[in-house]
Amino acid sequence: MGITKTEIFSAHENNLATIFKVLGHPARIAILQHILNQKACICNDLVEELGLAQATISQHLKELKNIGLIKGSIEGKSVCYCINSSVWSEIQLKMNQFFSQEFSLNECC
Amino acid sequence: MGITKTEIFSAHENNLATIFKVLGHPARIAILQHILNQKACICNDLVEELGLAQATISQHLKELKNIGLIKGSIEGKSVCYCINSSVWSEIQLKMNQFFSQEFSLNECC
DNA sequence: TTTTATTATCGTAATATTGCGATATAACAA
DNA sequence: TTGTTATATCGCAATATTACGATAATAAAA
Repeated sequence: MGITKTEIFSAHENNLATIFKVLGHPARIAILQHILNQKACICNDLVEELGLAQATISQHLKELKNIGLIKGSIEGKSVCYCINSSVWSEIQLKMNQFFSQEFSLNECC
Repeated sequence: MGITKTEIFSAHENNLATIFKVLGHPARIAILQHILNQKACICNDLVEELGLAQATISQHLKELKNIGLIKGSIEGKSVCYCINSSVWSEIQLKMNQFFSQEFSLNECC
């Protein structure tokens, strides 16, 4: 037990859940918000900005990278992270498609 | 360690992350999808529909109830769960407000 | 009342996540 | 080369999540 039974769900359900899961941590929301505010970002900024250790920030950045929401390029000694706008839009669209589904308003409850 | 440091993030960041976290499991996405398709729902249906034990389904329903996304009313022996449309819309709006934030397109990466 | 059906909760095992110190890696600076 | 700075990765401890059997609670049916 303890392991999520992904095999019993559809690819779409798993995909959507994975995206939501990555967004389901305040540090990762805060990182995205910081990048949005700064227009760009360097990891070390985040260590000062948020109150988390460098190793922890790096780990969160990796998860955001895994779903393609951010991308990073090496800029000399540091790495410049920014939003991947095409993936950003795709994710927004996916979420909206899910939430825009019609449902009967004759709520039984 | 192992505990999320919610105290260092804003209420808005924590709130948004909590919503995403609840949505971040394929079983919960599947449950919502089932309710959407059926227009209404009874827990026991889900046990047959999804391949999870009754206790597990009940637990997932509880988490969806915690953020107000679904509500249930007792219908004789069973419980009728359905989407709470006002919370549903609020959540969709919150997600869109986050994803609609402007960001510079002069991506550095 | 007893039985049956439905859902919730408890307890627990397995696994995942979070956070961080220590260390590795890479690139520039002296 | 040696030192410095920035980031990634490893390893581990603490905590959280997932799943489920067992059982409790509730309401209708017999």
